[in-house]
Amino acid sequence: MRKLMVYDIDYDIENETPVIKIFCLDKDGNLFLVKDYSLIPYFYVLPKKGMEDRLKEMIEKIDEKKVKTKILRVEKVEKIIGLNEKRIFLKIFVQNPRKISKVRDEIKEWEEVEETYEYTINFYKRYLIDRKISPMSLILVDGEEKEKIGYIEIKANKIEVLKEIDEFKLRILAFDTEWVEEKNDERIIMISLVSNDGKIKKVLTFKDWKDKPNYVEVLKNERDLILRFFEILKEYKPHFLVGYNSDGFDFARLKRKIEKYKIRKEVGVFKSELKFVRRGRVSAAQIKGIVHIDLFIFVNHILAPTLKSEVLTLDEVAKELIGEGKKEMEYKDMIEIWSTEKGLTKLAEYNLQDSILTIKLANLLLPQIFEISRLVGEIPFDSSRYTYSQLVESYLVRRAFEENRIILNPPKQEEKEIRMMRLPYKGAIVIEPKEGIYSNILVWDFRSLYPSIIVTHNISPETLNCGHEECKKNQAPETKNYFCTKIEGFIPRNLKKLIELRYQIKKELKEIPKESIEYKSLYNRQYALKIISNATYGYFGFVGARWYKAECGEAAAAWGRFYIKKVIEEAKKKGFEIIYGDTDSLFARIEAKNEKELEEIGRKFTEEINSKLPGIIELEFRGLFKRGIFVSKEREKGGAKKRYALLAKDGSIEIRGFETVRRDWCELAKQIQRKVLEIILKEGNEKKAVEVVRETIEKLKKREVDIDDLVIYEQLTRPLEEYEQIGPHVKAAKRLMEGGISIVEGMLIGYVIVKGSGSISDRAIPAQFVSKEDYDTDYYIHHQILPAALRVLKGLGYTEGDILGKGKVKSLESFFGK
DNA sequence: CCGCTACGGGG
DNA sequence: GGGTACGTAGCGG
Repeated sequence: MRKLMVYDIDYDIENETPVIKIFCLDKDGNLFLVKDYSLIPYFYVLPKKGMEDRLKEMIEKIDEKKVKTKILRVEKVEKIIGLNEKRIFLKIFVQNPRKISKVRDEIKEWEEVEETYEYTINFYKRYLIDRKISPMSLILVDGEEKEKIGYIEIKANKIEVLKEIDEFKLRILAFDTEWVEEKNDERIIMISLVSNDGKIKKVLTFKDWKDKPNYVEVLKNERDLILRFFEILKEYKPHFLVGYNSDGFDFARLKRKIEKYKIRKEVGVFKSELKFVRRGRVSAAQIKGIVHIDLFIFVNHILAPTLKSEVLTLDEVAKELIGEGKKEMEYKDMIEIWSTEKGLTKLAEYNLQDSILTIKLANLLLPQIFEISRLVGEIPFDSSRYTYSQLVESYLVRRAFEENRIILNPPKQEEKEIRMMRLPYKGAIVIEPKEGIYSNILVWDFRSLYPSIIVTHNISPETLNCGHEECKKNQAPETKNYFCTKIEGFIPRNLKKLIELRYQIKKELKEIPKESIEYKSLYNRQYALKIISNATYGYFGFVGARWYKAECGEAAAAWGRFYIKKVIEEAKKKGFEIIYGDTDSLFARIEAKNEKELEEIGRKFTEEINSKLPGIIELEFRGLFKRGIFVSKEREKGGAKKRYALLAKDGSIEIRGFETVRRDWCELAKQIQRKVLEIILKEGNEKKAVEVVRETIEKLKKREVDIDDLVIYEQLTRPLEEYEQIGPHVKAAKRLMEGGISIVEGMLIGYVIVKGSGSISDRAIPAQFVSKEDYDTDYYIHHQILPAALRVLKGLGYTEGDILGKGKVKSLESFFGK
């Protein structure tokens, strides 16, 4: 008997029969491969009423050759569907799980068939669900053991799921690669590797230099560099390999190199093939048994809304989460260092730092990912890449199985299109911000409003318009839809479990010292619960959802509006001035003697409201903010959107909705927006902000601006000749080609808009061909600087004319003196 | 207004 | 693996 932790899973087909491969580790981190042959693949057919036996016989007679697999047997089973209906389903067992769809295709159109179910569930997921195994949890394994090189293989006789949680020693390896463009080619020049146990701290490269740090290992060439990377994976045997944007960047590029050099793709002690699993725009790099996690995806999908940072660069995210950023280096410096071989130590340090940040982020985030895995039952490879809705769905799929409820099918493309066509329902309430700068702002948050509404009003696809007369009193405001009050819905029941568990954990947390390991692990558990419960509302409207029901989302939104309106009403009665409100938050002001009194008023109001709110619905007081700027987005259908910046008491700035941190804005425009926001919030001086914009415009006019600050970057996403719409970057790329520079797909084109006539595209010149005398001052003033600055200043009543109108502010100033 | 194209992270 | 994100912004016509 072995007590092991499950961290990855896969399956193979041996002699047309599936074998599950569970990747595990023991307390000391030793590797195990558990093979289980016990699960037989299956799917369900719902026969039309009265057709059960006839259909069963027909299926048993299907020709094996036609469906390319054996139908092993057909069982009649009872399962729950809809509100609480018990129906007879046929459970069809087949030999090869990859042929399930073939069998299903054969019978789906038969007259006797009402519907087919659970034919889309991947076999390894099927196994985890049916055996009730949660990844990153413990199992007790009994079986025949075989010693292999680097691991022990167990042919399982019996697997038991354990409830207990234990500390297991995980080996985590972070990596980062550096590349330079060289002679129309991309070249990998460095790979850094840092492990969580301190055993690995390396930079691999293939240029040698004097006085290099001792962590640098010099290889012969690019090919050896990659081979050495793979060798380390085999020697160190990490359970997890972690990068930042490593799916979209490091591995995407490595793939091309591996193909070019014909490097074997069998990696690590398990000799798993390095696979690229298509997942939308980028592929996920997968090595079964060495779980590759791209932290950027997790940050982007799950963490982003809770971060203060507007951008999700490693630098910003690391600064915010672990208080440490990247080493400074610009891309051109990197090229310079590599070509001149001067400063290679600095380059190695830079490369190493990225892996250090990544391992530190991993130490913080992997435990969160593991808790999500335990909760929704998906392996970390998947759970770390899922969006909110996919995580909710995984949780519901498991719960449905455990309730003996049939798992609904995912929509086909056609169905998705229909869902997308549905007119959007009325969303949350937005109180248009009163534009301007405010001091001493009280902020409230209503964040778990939707989950509590769903539970309180029993909102679920099957409880919708149940037909019971007495349930009609539970009708959503402003709609004709109501929800059953007699039978608890599938989603509310399971959402309630999440909320209650989280409540219990939060109570426990108060009793434990904050620095303890137990606290951290419990904190992560409540965080996972929070993520899933908060995402349930959005899940109802997710077009890809199995349990999609727009009316449910609509109802939750309607009740949401109802409750927040109540709070606003109450606030107004108490004399608050409402500055801004959106969905679940409220920003208000009130006169008071001092800060302390303000906070007291805020707290008292919160208590009062909470005593009146039904059930688990609760208003949270986020506190007092020193200063804030509120701006409404013009040209926005359906009202204003979040665009504000707040200055907290500790001096930190929270910026929401100002979006010029993109590379299709020039550096100068980005700088000016940041400066304007900072001056206004920290100094409260609008005039100074305007002055700074003016100074910048003057500098532009005098051609004192560095060309580098005016370059606009855009990527070529296809071969040049495939463009129908010739945008500025396409035109610029063509000019580069005429200049003898070869253009490849994926290249980042930097261009500057120059003086002259014609469209913007006509005047987009590659940055390297442009000098200070050429740039179009007017373009940069009117299409870059002013729009960026006005995003902020418009809300304060400034127009383009006010900024450009020479001397208006100045003359007033000179009139009144300094 | 519409349709097309691009954005993100990474070097 | 029956799913190739995803929601939003700018430009040109």
